[in-house]
Amino acid sequence: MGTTQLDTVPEPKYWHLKTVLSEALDSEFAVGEILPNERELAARFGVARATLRQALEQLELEGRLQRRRGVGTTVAPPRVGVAVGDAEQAWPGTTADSWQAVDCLEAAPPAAVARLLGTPAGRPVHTVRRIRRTHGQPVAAELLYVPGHSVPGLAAIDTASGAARARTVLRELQRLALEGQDRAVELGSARAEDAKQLDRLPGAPVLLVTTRYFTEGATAAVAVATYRADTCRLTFGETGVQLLAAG
Amino acid sequence: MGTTQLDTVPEPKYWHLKTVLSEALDSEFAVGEILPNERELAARFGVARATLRQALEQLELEGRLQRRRGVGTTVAPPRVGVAVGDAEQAWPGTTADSWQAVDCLEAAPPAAVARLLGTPAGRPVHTVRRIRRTHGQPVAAELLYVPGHSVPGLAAIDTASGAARARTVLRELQRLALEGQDRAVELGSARAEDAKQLDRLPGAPVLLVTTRYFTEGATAAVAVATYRADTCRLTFGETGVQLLAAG
DNA sequence: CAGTGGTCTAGACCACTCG
DNA sequence: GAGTGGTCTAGACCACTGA
Repeated sequence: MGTTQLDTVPEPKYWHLKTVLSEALDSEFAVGEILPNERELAARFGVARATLRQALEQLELEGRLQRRRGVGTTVAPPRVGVAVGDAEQAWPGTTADSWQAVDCLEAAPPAAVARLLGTPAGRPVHTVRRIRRTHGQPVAAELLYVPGHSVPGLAAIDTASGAARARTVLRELQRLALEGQDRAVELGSARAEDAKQLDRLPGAPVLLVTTRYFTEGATAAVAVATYRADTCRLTFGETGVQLLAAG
Repeated sequence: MGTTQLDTVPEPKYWHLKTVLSEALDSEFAVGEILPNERELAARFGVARATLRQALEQLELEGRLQRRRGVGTTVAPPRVGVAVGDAEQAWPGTTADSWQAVDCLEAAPPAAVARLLGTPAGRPVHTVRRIRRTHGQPVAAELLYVPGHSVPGLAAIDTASGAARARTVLRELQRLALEGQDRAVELGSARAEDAKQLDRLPGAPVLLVTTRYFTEGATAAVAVATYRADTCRLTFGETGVQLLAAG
């Protein structure tokens, strides 16, 4: 009776380490400060470097740390709140927002996207690449898939290229009446290309936001946005989103 | 010109492994099928077990695999779409939904939650625990924090305990006029207690959904829901959510 | 009990950043 | 070139599952 479940749950070392480090971060370190390097931390705690790294990985996943090869491990600032479902339904690129069109190419979308669009697998569609920045840092990379039949007016002005062409596709989209949209959020790992744009290593954890745009009962476009999971908190909702960001 | 960037990006072994395995999963394995064990897979690919595990971890993160200690590694079914922002604004527990009240205790919320509630740090609040299941599987565990002043009528019926008390708190909440709500989604790792309820190991990646409920301009309650990131895709939006789930 | 995934070690070398 | 984090190895033992 006196013994309260002692040792029935032997806590893994890396878990305990993570707790200790987390508390140290709260009390002894300032945002942006550089931690001792991994070899020294491991020695200080009397564990192998791999074990120490397991703890650091968790803390990075939780947005507490930021690690950069060749530089070091720093204390991360609180996550940035980025509005995803802000305000009314609208086509992408409608207002002066934090997105920036990069370019536009003609390519076959992933099978999952083709399924959402209702286009045959392998059929190329307009693919607009955009990047989103807040406070100068890149937070998201997006691929917007637009089947040719959604923007019939585009054929005549097909000559533009790069960012100009991307903006043209966005402008053509806005001629359509948007009847609704849909979102899904899931965990993923960054493709090599997205990772580069987001200044992360391939495989870094990301939040995938899939948005469907509806017109006349059909899916006119699908966007897949890749948000840095370590630095972002996605905010939804109509009221006072900015309050949560202060957390 | 003939050489197309050969070896300028030496791909890590685990990354290549992940690709190979991913393609094998698509073509050679059925959902639920058990893969060869880690030691054999590592030998088959000629890598150390740790390297093989790094690839498996990524695939699990992406929801492609499911690993269970003492059992084996199985091919995961596609992620389940779970509605988070469904339909109109409503208090939790209003309709017959997929949530199940577990119990209710009086405890001091985490500092971040106290900040959102506007209550002094350390002040205990009603804390309702709920669990959400779909297809029999637990997908989320939630803690709903309700300050005493949000449910003044509760004092008189303070005698109930456990699930009954939880339901009482939910019922009292519904007497208030809900003026709005707010959501944020971010990546986290499962606390030990949540992990147990979700049938995962501590530290497993989860999607944290923070919801604020507003009445009369103030925050009447805050919910923090912990969704299994490996098995769940969170869906938002007003129309045809179920179509995305078919993806 | 045998077999699985989970944890941990003590090394080694590589890729990157920056002075 | 020195120092950092990233990758990789070849072992060992532990915790858990199920027959």
